[in-house]
Amino acid sequence: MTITDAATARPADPAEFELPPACESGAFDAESSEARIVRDVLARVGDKWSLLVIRMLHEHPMRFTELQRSIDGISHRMLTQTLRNLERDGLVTRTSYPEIPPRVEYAATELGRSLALPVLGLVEWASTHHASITGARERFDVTRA
Amino acid sequence: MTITDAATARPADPAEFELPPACESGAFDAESSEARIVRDVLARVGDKWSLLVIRMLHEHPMRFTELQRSIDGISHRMLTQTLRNLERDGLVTRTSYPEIPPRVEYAATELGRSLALPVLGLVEWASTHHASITGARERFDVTRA
DNA sequence: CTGTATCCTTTTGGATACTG
DNA sequence: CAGTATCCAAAAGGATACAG
Repeated sequence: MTITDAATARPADPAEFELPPACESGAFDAESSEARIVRDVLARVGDKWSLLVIRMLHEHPMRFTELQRSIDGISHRMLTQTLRNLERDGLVTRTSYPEIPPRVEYAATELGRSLALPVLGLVEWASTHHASITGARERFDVTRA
Repeated sequence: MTITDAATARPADPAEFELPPACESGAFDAESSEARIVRDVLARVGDKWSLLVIRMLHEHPMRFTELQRSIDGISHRMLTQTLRNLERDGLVTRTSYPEIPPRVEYAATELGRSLALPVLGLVEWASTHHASITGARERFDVTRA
């Protein structure tokens, strides 16, 4: 993804991706724009934290600190940023109750919940095949010294 | 992922992840190690090119240059590196025919093909909902100036 | 509690030259 | 053709201080 520091550099140009400069001798637009779509979505879902947040919010709405506690290694800054991106993409909602101290609830949207489905498929694949991958890695690494 | 430059820094320590320093007051091992597994697999599949390579090889085996031509923006270096990582994880095989000039064929393994399934689910989700995301982004951005 | 801003390190990845 | 190595720019992300 572009969007260097979405939480920080707010007034910058949003929604800006690396459109390949319409290179001539390559694949066609149909294919390459579909590739962009896939990369685009995968970039959102594939970054370090988005999936884990989506997954937590798929169960029930949660507030900021609750999420931070339940996600283990996530930093304050990255949680904010991840939530902002997910909100921007219409995958979660943010509801702020003007109390004191402030309370903010995050929840998955319909879109976010629909994303959770294929994502959970991937999660299941990961659990099922993780050992195979680890094994393959070890074998690969020893044969290379 | 760790593995700074897998194609380059070969003799370094492989298979090394950021094990959280067994922090006391947080989630339990069961949860946090499962989270690592998910992040781990997602890191492989979620980087800039792996998925696209997996997807191409899911259709039929291909050789290096063929892949490079069909993937559009990928650089020589990143294709090598991505293939090396996928090979290491047991997701693709590399078969080199000692001809001159050399010919190398890459193919998805059984494991790689099984990964393609949930991945294609995600790809389908991406195609279906990409417009929603784009729309949400635009709405979000205009309400922020 | 929630969020923003700053600083700084690590990682990612492109360009490019060179090898068998 | 396939692969490796070097160099360098950009991006990701953690720590931390601070504000409402």
